[in-house]
Amino acid sequence: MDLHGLNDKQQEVVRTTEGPVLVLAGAGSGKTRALTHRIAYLIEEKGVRPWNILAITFTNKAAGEMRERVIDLLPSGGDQVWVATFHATCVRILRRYGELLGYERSFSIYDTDDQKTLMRQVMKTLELDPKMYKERSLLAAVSDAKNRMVSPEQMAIDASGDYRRMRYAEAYAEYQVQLKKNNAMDFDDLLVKTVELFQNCPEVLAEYQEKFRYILVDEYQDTNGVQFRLVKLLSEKYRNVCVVGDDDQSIYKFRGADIRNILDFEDAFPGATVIRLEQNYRSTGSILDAANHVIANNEDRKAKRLWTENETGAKVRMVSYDTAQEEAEGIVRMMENAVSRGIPLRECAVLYRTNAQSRALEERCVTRSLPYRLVGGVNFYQRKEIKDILAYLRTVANGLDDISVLRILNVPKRGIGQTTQAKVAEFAQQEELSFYDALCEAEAIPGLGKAAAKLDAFVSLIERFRVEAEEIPIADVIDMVLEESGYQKELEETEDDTTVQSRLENIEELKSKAEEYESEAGDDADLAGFLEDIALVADVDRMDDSEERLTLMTLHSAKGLEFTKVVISGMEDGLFPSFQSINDVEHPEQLEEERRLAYVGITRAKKELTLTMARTRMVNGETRYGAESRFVAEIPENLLEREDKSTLYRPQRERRDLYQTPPRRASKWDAYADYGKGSLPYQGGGSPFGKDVSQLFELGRSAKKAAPAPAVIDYHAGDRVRHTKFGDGTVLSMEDGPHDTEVTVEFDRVGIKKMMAGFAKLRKIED
DNA sequence: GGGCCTCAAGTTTTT
DNA sequence: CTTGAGGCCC
Repeated sequence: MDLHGLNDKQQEVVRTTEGPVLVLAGAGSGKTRALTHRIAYLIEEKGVRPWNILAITFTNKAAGEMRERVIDLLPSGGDQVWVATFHATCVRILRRYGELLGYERSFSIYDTDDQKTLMRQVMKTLELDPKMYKERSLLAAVSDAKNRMVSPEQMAIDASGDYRRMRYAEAYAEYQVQLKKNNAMDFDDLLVKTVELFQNCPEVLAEYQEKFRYILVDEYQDTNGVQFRLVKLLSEKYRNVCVVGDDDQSIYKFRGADIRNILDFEDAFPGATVIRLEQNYRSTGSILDAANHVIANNEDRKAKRLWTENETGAKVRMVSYDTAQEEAEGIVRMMENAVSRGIPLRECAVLYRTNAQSRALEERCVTRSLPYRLVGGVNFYQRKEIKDILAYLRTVANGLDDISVLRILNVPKRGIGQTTQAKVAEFAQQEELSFYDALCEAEAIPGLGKAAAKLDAFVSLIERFRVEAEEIPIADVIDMVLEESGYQKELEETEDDTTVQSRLENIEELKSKAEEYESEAGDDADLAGFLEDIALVADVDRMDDSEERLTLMTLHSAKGLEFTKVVISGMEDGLFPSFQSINDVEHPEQLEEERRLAYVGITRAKKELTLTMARTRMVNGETRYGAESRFVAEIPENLLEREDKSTLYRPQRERRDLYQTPPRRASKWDAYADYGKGSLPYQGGGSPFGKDVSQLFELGRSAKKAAPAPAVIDYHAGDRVRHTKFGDGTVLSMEDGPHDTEVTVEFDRVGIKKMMAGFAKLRKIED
């Protein structure tokens, strides 16, 4: 096997096939290359049979790519390697052996929305006051417990009499009971139940231990407690486990990822070989330098020194704008410019901290007709019509899935309202039936009256779908649902034309996904498999990167990807790093995670990196003000090329008093009002965000009044004025706003600009 | 049982 | 600003 394309360390990764191996792979160090060669090497040089290898990746996309590359490296057999995510791996195992845990083969996988619905039910049963207990935090506690493999019983014991914690434990217990009743698992369960399966059924564990003689885990820094258990259990017999990760790129703590898995690997797997991949092949010297400087501010990390032989390249650009709209506009122009310089658009990406930021960018792309692809965001599968159709399919596939049955029972309207539902639910509980089974016995339910016939009709509808679903393609089942349930008819009657059209288009899209699935899965294709595919496949996984489009996505989604040109937008304190991470003094490690996220973002760039910020930004209908992200200050100035395209007032240290005046009205942001006064390292520009900008303008004005030379608006439409940055121009119009006058000026050099008179520092000039 | 209206909350990140 | 949930009235 030809390993000449690999450096010494990479070759070591390939050749150290036996025993536990920890590969500390820095960003862009060619770890995928090393891993794929390792797999090929095992098969070709060591005679390992492909099906004895398990490779776990973080996303399905990564899995697909890895499989492709292994196939390319080998004359044959590459497709026999088991490459999948943890979740997909577990589902495959549970579909096969889940019955040993009392689940039916066709169990449903509940997504976040389903979890919420279920938890709301739990809260009702337990009479938990929604004011006191938020389903969000209950679910977070449940997930956290599962990640640590803590059972409801254990949680109750740990609560040691603390009333609130006891209630949490009860909710957890009831939640599990209901999941089970629905023959459903949430994402965490997929992992937890697999571990349970292995613990309860040693013969099953033995089978998989025997099967998976060589195990590889990518992105190991983002594994959680359960995933660690899984790896540990599976590798116990042959101990050939190779994990690859970078503690500096651990960005999923909020999801339960435990960085200690990588930091303590050598303790968990004694005798492990540790290999460091520190040569970066991806980025220019400047970009890598910037990344190294930022991440160096983290305390809790394995020291490493990433280096490169690549050219130094251009400096990192930092551009500031007034508003998110202007920022978006500027970014889109930058991308157009990049294309004109010969960089393919598919090699360009805009990364941001929150999905909400994508909107302004999208709008700009549309108006300037720049093709783009949005990764993530409002998920396709979360759309109402898609969820409705999927609920039908899930009901067909899994009759115990009450959440789905309840969703569609009266969609479209069948005259089955709350009262009827309540009666059925009561009956179901008495008779210990699932909701659907109770529906089947409608005649036996007391006090239903005419509703019983309606329930009957619903049941026979579903039963008909069930019979057909065995025979016809899934896309046809969807058509059947649309027509025979009356769903489409109601949709057309109640919604306006444009929404009907877009909803039907979405459903068409779902149908083509079904067809895609069926052609890929071949004979194994069934409804449960399709639904599972949908549940486990993330948005990035579907990203088609062959098209010439600009990619828009969150920093999280960008993990593992690379682009020639990267723009990270929204570099504002309070946005990135997020408020939560700045303010949570109890958990300083949160800020370190944000910094790792910045590191991940920076290291995605191959040739060009630009950071942008907007001084004001609309969030939840409020305009908020932001200071430059502290992460920018962590990049040495000599690596930066700054450009300020903003006109707004910039806060200075001596003006901090402006921000400490109590807000005019109570708002949820009050909690942040004290920010900046504390002992945090950041003491600069005053409160980032957190205030209504109009208030800021007002404060600014009152400050000006006190100042020796207050700004006087002595110009009118038609006058010539001078701006400190934009030069001379003609006032086009002036409009009084609630707090200030908005002036529109056509500048000779930079064109038309709108600005607030109070801050624009315009001076009337005679010409 | 259904439809309309008002009000509140929300978003940090995702398999 | 949006969306979802709950309340009220028909």
